[in-house]
Amino acid sequence: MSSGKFLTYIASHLNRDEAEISSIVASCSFKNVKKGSYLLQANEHCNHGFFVETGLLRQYSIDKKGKEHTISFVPEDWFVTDRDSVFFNRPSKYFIQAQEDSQVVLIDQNYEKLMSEKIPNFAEFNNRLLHNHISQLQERIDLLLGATAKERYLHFIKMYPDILLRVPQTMVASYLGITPEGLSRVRKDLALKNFKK
Amino acid sequence: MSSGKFLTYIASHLNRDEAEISSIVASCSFKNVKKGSYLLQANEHCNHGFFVETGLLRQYSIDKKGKEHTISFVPEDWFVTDRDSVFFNRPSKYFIQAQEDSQVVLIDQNYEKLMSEKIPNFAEFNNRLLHNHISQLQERIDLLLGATAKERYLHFIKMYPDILLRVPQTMVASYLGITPEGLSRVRKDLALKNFKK
DNA sequence: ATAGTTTCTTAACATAGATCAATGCACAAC
DNA sequence: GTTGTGCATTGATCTATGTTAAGAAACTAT
Repeated sequence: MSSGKFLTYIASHLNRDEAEISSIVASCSFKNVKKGSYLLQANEHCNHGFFVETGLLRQYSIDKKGKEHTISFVPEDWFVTDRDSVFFNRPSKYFIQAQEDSQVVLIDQNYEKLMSEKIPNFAEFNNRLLHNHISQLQERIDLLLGATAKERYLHFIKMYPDILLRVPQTMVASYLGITPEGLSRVRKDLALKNFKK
Repeated sequence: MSSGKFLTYIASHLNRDEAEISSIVASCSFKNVKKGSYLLQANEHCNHGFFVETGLLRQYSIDKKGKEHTISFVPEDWFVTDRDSVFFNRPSKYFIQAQEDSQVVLIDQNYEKLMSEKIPNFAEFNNRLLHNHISQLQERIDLLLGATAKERYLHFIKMYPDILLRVPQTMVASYLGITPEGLSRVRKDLALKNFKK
């Protein structure tokens, strides 16, 4: 099975040629997952990272009141894991589910160690990933604290126009922290405003 | 000027003795800041980390509508910086202000590099800090998405009982994402409930 | 095509929390 | 002491968003 994208991704971000990386990547496994199936479920220990070659994943939690909260959408060429669970070896609070039929690379828990030992600039690259993650989480907090539902929706459209078309609105709503009905209202409102101008 | 706490903190977390660390720590500078003065302001580039020896700092942003959002409170023995600004060399969106007269250690931007070169297990320690930060941000998102004002307040009390007593309620409110009036009502409500039982 | 899900929209009503405005406390300055 | 200045509380009202319920539309599977 081909690992085109993942190999290319890693090699280019580490400034190495693919040959040099391929032995390490070879230690990762591949998986085809059907829409609706799970790569991780709450209370399990997460011991992989997941790189999406094709398809789309969704990471979400279910709170005490039984409501779903979408943490992230993960399309091709993106990576997802529960860093909290992996790093601290705690049970995960999250589900990672295939939103479309997908092909993913399973990256083993000790991949980071392996890479750090073999590839000098891996640590720096991984550091960049962590900092990106922090930036993105912080921005989301800022939006939740300071922006209305409509503003958050507009921000989402701008950031992830492609995702918008690939998932049901009910899931976008659960990402934004509003109900599907709420989102429907926001959309109607925007449509009216644009029409009137 | 003494750097007691910071030196102890670093040495113990890196499993080194203080003598070994002290030359590096010596390259950091110290600052006494008066209540109300700023260590960082929005639009500046953040090029330090700040370790609080004594006192209390607050990190906050001001949104387009002019509202303050408290990002974090930073008491003795804690560390704060704007990782986004430092790492990506972008102007900061945040203010870091002394909430009480404080004594802080200024940790230079290239401290990480310096430490990584000299102390083998520094990278691992720093990694842990980053992961802790991510966990904490993610938890806050979960709360903002799924918990009511009252629940968030109760969670705050449990996590930071000491902070609660040291800052005006209006700032706690801005941390929780509600108005001071809103917080006042939550507190009244809780007081009544506890009284009735 | 038909029936069965799932998603989306709409409307009426309910509610948490915001806003506005007034009052009462503290505690600091003089 | 008196006079400020910031902080907390309270009440009245307002608004964004949630809830419930129903029907329309889209998509799936037989």
